[in-house]
Amino acid sequence: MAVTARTYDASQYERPSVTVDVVIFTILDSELKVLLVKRKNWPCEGMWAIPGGFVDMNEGLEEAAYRELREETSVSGQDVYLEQLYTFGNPGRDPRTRVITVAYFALVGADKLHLPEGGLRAASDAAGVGWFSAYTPPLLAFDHAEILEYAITRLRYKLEYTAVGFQLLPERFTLRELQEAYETVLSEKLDKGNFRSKLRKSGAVEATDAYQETGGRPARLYRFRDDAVAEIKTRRLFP
Amino acid sequence: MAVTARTYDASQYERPSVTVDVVIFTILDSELKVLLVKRKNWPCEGMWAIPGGFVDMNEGLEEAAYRELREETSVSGQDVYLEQLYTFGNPGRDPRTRVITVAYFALVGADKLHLPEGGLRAASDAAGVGWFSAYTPPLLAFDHAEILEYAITRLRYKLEYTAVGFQLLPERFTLRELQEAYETVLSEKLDKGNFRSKLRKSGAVEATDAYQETGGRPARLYRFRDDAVAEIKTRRLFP
DNA sequence: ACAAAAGTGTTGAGAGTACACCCATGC
DNA sequence: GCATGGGTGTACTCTCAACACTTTTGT
Repeated sequence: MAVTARTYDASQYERPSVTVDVVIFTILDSELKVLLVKRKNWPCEGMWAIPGGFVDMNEGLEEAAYRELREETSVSGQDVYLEQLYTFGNPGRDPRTRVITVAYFALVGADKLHLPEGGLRAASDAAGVGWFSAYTPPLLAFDHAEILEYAITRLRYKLEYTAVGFQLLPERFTLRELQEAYETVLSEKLDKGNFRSKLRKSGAVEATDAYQETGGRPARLYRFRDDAVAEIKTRRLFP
Repeated sequence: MAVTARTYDASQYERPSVTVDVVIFTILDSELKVLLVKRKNWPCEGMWAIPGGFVDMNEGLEEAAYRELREETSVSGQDVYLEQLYTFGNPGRDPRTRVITVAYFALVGADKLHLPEGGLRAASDAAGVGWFSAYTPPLLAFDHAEILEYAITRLRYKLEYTAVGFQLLPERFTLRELQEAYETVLSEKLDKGNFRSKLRKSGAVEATDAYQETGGRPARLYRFRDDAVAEIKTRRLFP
């Protein structure tokens, strides 16, 4: 019986390793991007993988996720959305030993990233880190393709039910940029007028007095209103 | 850097213990109930807790959850809904050692439970297992109150967005029973007419030719249609 | 006949959708 | 002027929510 197994001396049990992996998304060039790192060790040496690492013995899980995020992107906790995604623990997912991975997913605004000189290309070749299209990633190590797929599914749900989408954009953005972000994540065309009127009614954004040149009429820049949102008025879907 | 830390010899790291806890819900006497077990060891000896146990080295997480479920309720995998809930891993949540708990939540139909003789009262006193009102549980061990709260929140979401609610009821049920199940979980009165008409349109249930006596006009018994449901047509809520 | 519970129908208000239209800027 | 993109309004449709109503049983 499980309860009796929970004795004081837990050390008699062999323990698995526990890691935290973070699927980091952003939007660049109107595309949904994910951050990947190149593995330097066996197994899967040279393959791309979702960044992650072992959980320190005195460190909380979320704490570890923030640490990974900071190590890979130099982005502080204030500037990101971070959420636990799922825990993957099939025996055999890592050939070395039993590894249980608590996966997180993170949304980072493109303006928070200070890209290295030479841009993305140079970064991905030299440093072994790079942004990849989330829908057409390279071959990934371990079961990371499954983790990425799961993260994309969750991101779509989140986008439809909450207002986290803003975390993917720079602090000030045009409404077209916001709509394009939604369209790329959802892979679906949206109606301009309806998108804007719903947005206006929700009170989630406020206009700034700055404009951005676009080739036609300049577009007003908007800002996300973090006070008014958080909870989207949710309606029961079933039954 | 995290990536370099992922070397072959993972044994150099101290490893946490990993357990799986399962929050098991059912509906009895028009109330949402949760299964709790009485702890027999230090710490928290004698307190009620969510059933759980260590993950075996060659056992998947979900596999472990099904095992717990079977051990506590003798219910097979076919007859339940099981879903991963969240992973709790704050250092210090267990005073003995670092324990990371992958929590699952399960929905079991009341007809699947073969209650011991003497009913609930006897069971909870003697065997150290019992069903408790989920909204007014006893004082729980460790951070299990938090886990239960989280499970209830998730259950409500699930009920509104999907058709899992049927898993809480016996195979054949009256529409009033179904509505009462929804009302207890959501803590909210629903309109009879609207509830029924939406349910009819969704095609989620089908009538049987059996009836149940109720004190007034006999109520028709319905059955869940597992083919037609699964995916509730979801509409974007934001923006 | 009356109470109790099952089961259906109606109607006004509000949300969603498609689409057309005006505005400001560069060439 | 005209192309390009920003920004708004309208009208039709459908769903939602409150409430009234009919039907079938037991006493």
